[in-house]
Amino acid sequence: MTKQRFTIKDVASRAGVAVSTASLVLNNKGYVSSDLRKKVQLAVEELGYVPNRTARSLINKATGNIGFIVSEEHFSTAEPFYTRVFLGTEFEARQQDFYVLLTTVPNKFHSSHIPRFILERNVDGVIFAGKISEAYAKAVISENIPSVVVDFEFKQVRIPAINIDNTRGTALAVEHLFKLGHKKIAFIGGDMDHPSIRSRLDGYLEAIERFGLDKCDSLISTEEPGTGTEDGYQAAKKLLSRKSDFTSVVACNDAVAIGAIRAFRENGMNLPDDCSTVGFDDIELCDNIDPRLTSISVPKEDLGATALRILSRMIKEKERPISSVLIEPRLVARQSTVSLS
Amino acid sequence: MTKQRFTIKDVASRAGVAVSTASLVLNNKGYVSSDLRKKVQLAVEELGYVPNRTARSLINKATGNIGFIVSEEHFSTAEPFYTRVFLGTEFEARQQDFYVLLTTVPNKFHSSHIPRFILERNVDGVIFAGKISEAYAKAVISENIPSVVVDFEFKQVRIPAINIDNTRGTALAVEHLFKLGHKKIAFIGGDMDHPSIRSRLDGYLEAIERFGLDKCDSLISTEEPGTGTEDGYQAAKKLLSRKSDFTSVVACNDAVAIGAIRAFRENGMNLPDDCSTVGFDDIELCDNIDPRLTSISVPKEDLGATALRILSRMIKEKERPISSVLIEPRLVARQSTVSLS
DNA sequence: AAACTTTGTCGAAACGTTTCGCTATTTTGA
DNA sequence: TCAAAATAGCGAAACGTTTCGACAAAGTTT
Repeated sequence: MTKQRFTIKDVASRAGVAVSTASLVLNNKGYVSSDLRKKVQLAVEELGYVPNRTARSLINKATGNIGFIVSEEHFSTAEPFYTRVFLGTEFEARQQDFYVLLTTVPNKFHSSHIPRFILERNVDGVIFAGKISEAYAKAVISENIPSVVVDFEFKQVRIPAINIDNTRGTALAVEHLFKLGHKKIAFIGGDMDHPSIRSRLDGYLEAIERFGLDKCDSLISTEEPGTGTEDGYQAAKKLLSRKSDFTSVVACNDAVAIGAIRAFRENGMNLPDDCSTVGFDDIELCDNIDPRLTSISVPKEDLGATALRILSRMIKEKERPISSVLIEPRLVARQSTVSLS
Repeated sequence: MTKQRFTIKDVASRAGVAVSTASLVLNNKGYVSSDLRKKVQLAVEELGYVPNRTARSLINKATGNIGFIVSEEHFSTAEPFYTRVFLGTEFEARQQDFYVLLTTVPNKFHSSHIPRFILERNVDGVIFAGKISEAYAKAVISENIPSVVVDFEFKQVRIPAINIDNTRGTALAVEHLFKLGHKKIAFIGGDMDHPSIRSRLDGYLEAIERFGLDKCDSLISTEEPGTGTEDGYQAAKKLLSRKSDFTSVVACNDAVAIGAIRAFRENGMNLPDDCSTVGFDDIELCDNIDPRLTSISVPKEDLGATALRILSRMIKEKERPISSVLIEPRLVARQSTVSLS
């Protein structure tokens, strides 16, 4: 049996006031004399009183919870991208006095997959993380629950999106390579219907144009269906088969970069001299492969914390939400990029 | 504003009964005639009534939540071991009608790091995941909150522990190698004060003795402080420096195995012919390195689900808890182990 | 001086649900 | 036949907290 706890009745009794007076003090509301206020505060301290969240939730009609929905495949991957995003939300939740309930759902929607916390109305808001079926968002919106999405953008549903500035990220990568003297910069990717990946290609193209560099289709390989290591490997093979004499590559993410590196090695290339490579996301493995991978760093915890903060404001202040937020990436230079010699 | 919901008052009104009668039907309690029971059930269906968890929690004095505490370093690692354990708990929580609140804490205890959900009494039970300071467990116990630990065992605190049968796991590894004709089987590890790693060494030793194999200290390298890839690399180097003519190795986990493989390669060894290697945990990378790593598979979701189930029973039925549970591992044979030729 | 406003404190209703105890009827056992 | 038990349905208290409205005193404005 859990330890017995003091309630506001005990606090009131000990301070010699009414329960409603104690509540006014606890919530810093109404008029309470300085004298009585101090008595209540002393009683709270002496008893170690902690308000009962459940009772507060019932009367305030607010659960104090936020739901975090991520697809199964996204959450269990070897790289803890969404784990870190989640940790960012959990950390900010401590400041905002919320609890985050995490659940995974299959990417393919079915009404039976709608999370319990939506059906039971056990959350005040929802954060969607990453690529996920839009039907889930529609289900949440139909319940009039405020929501935001992180690291993704729905095609039809209009909710605030918190994303890395992908365009800026790959532009930074191109700039980095350009400054190292590279003129023939390729781009490899896959899963091009993913809006983040699409933006990364846009950023690459924009920078190529800005620096007046070679922009031809033979430098771009984006036909693979996914963005895993194997997709990177295949995309790189295709790039190589075109004999397009690139001296460097911007990959749409680190897994693709790692796969590309394997393909270049198999092609007998001496890395990084024969080809500089930049990835995106700055996963842990960047520091553990050879050569250690230059990458565009995504502050994953910041994504999560920002999402939680925006959603909190939507919930607490019923204010019109911000349309979207882009978070600034930065480039982490490692051994995989060198000056063109 | 969230969509208005029907309450039990609406259900009662629509069924033409008292609220208490409706509650008896919903909870399958007391005596209610078949006729009235059906009327209530129909009203529930027609209105799409879902009980308010908050109101139930208040009257039942049970939050319906379980806390999941894992150290920061454990949860953010590149391999989602505890992510999967957590997902196991989340999945079982759906069946047991609990929500799991996940929080990370620094491994080094400080009273300010005690999770909010303990201080606020917002959980009915707690699951500790992995190596973590015993002071956290003491804080939870002092609040009379039921708790269990997964993939770890506290030295002093006595709470149910759900672990892989580590001893059995490494014994399986030795058996596998023995059946492939190996007689000189080494063991490499680190962080030997971790009870799981200690048990894995014990299992190796037990099997070596059972099969009447060579058991000498020069075949064991366990001086490294951790169990990461780099620790495996160093442990393997030490093993090699002894010139002890082992033909196979059991590693205390996959990261150590992967590090060891790198060391063997640097030593000019032809893998897997010159040395068979078995890891432990069966992480994703096992399928992605060369040679693909034979490993002792740990059903991580089962660990989590079992922990949740045991804790649920402790909470709901106030029963005396099971002392501990060992979950059976299994060996997944891949390319890193071959017959001795 | 009188009317109005502000300050101060408290009682009780409310939030949505569960369960106890009351009253009445029916069934069962001695 | 009568007493006890089971069946049936309901009213109201309770869970812990918040807030509204009532009442009183003090201060301000006309």
